[in-house]
Amino acid sequence: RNNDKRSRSLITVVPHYDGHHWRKYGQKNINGREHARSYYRCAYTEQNCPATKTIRQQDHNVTINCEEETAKYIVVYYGHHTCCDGNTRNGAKNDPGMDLIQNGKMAGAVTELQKFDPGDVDMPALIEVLDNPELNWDII
DNA sequence: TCCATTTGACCAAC
DNA sequence: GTTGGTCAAATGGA
Repeated sequence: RNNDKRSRSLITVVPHYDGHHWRKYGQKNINGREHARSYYRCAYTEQNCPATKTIRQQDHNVTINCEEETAKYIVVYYGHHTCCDGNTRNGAKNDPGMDLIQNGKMAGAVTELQKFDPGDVDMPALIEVLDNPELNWDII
């Protein structure tokens, strides 16, 4: 039902890491599927940040960097962040995604669709892309 | 005690 | 009536 709003979607193995701090507010089993859909909103809603996202796990896994099979998630973003632009770059505390980024898994996950050079992803640049409301992502 | 997550209920769109 | 998104109380961990 959010389809009428501007949204961006991508596939990743680390749906929780995008440089922002998210708070989960709901989860539902959709249409009897195997995997539930999770609902997240920006933790900075008190700053009138309207950003939300939904994460649903793919039924099939993806192989990253020709090594191991990892669960694949479709992440759909609605709205864009208006909260403390800049300091939310570090807003995600204790972020498990950083480990994945450093060993290249995040790079592999993103580059799967973005055709970036695996292992050479500029995360700040990637976050800028994710933040950019002018880019109407529809890579899926 | 604070904060994030879980989970069932509620509501609006279809 | 069904489905998808949100709310809010309960719960657990730090």
